[in-house]
Amino acid sequence: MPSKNQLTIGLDTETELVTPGNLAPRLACTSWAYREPAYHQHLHERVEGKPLRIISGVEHHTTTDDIAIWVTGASHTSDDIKLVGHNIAFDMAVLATHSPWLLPYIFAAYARGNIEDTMIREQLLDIADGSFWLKRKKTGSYSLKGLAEKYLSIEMEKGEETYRLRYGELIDTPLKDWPKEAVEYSRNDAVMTLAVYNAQSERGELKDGPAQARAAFALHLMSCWGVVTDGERVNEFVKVASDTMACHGEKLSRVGLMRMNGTKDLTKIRARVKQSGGPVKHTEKGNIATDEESLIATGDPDLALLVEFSKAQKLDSVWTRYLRQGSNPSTPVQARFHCLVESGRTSCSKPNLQNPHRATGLRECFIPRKGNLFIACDYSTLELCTLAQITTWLFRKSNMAEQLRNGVDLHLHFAAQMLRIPYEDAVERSANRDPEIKEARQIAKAANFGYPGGMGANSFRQYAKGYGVELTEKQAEKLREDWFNTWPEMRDYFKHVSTVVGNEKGVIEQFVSKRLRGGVHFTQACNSFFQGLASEGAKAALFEVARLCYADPESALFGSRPVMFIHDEIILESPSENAPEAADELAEVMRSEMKRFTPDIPIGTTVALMERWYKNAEAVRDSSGRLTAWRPNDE
DNA sequence: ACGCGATGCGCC
DNA sequence: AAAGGGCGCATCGCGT
Repeated sequence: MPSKNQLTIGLDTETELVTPGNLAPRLACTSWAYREPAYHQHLHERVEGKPLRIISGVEHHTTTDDIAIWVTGASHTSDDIKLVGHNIAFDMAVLATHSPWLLPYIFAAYARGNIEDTMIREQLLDIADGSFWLKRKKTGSYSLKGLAEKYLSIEMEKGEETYRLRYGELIDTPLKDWPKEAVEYSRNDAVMTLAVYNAQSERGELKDGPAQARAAFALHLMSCWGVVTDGERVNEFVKVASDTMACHGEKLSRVGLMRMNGTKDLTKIRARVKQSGGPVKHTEKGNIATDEESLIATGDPDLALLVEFSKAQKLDSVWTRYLRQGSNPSTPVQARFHCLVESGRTSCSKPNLQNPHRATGLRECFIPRKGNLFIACDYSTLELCTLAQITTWLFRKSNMAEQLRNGVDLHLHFAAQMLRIPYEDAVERSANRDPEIKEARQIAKAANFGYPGGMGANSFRQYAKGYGVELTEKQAEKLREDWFNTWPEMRDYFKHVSTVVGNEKGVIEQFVSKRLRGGVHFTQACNSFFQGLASEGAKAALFEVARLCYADPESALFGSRPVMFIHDEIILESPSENAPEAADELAEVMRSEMKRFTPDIPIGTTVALMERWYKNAEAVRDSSGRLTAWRPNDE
């Protein structure tokens, strides 16, 4: 709840340039801006101007008293200070590096909801009216410059002639000796940020800004910390990829599927597919499909080689340079995390740590720094839990919720329903590795993950292949019937979504966060409710975990560092001696934070210690119940 | 030379 | 009535 006497302050920092290994460089100055007349000039002597009736100033890095007062909330002139920045996570990380004692206060200000971000607010507004997907990939659409033009019709200079990239030169110069342009440039950013913030409030109702800003900060700290790789493993990984490419590439150019310059000749490849004589799959636009399934189906050994070549090539070009960089401890892999995409989830790039390809030795290249272990903790069937919560809210009764409260494995439960056997029998046969049960559970799992999104029986057949399940059309339809009968609330769920979004596109409001998402069609809406809720809960958990790691000496997590966030999973780098305790606390914090989003559903987590990044690591405890590092069988 | 759509595939 | 979503990022091929 904003108090009556709230002051919003636009904030910006200027720094040395970011370098590989250092995303929170030295501070040069801080600039700020707030609206008259809420606040008075009672602090330091400063440069002042009043565009847009805004009071603004610039502080040299040697004086951060104002910032401290605002961040700590110690101001006596205002009950409640909201700090606003454009990508303010960066500024907060810079300030925390400059003045480490501020860090707990920064977390506290975030926790109070007193720090917001104009970039995130813009994204929230765009998601709300359905225009996000248009702008997401356009450069500049979420820059401060872009927003100043859009909302204020002001052209901001960002060119070579500005001081933008040159503040490092001024660090050791007293502010009074700075060129006027350098001061003004910085001040202007703060002023523009404040003006944009106010304009955004006019544009539409904004929900969830503070929570998203919190997540952005935690994610940014992860980028700043980075994660290192194991040079030996990296070399092995690179060798496998380059050998495969060299070996197959030569053959492929000989048979004419590749050109001399090493590029694939899709025209020839498509001709080859046609030539094979089998059934030919076409793409949406009518071209001959060249996906793995189609190429393998031809039975042509050259096309099979091509599949292997392409995979190796892609792996190599996506990962090699980052893996090599990370094997130098002073330049860890510092992926960029983006706190908000249309679904409410996060994304990650350069490299995308959220999709490390399995079974390639890629994951295993990532290791904790010396003296540390990785702690990996993920939620168990999180999106089914959030779906169960949502159907509970909507209909008061949800079989999914009930079964979860009974501690039932939802996949096995549905498998038992499919086979018309009691759940208890399924549990027993599953424990005995009964192959029929195992297969049924795989099918059930595919159904439980696919159908909630509104999938039809036909698409499901394709989808199920990913779970190693082949179904006829009849079987798929029967399965869908069984699924609805097992989870009767799901008929009501789809009916409800239909009424919300109608036959065209509509607007939905997320539960808990009240975040809006506009321009959504049926299946998007089906997914958005539970996927968004899961994401919001996981992000809240990440923030709290980061706070404990960085700023709470009482916590077992203090001193650990989050290094990865993969939708429903958090991975920490943790000093070995304390890692077991940290792991248990990590799991506990993740569950309790999620509880705020799924109050009626028990949330389970699985946690493991690892000496490198493994998929499928499990909790291993010694005789006294203390966690120890999990190792794969072959090591 | 560069931009962009189409295609494909990895992860959750 | 019927309807998986949504990220990142590579290559290829075509158009400016």
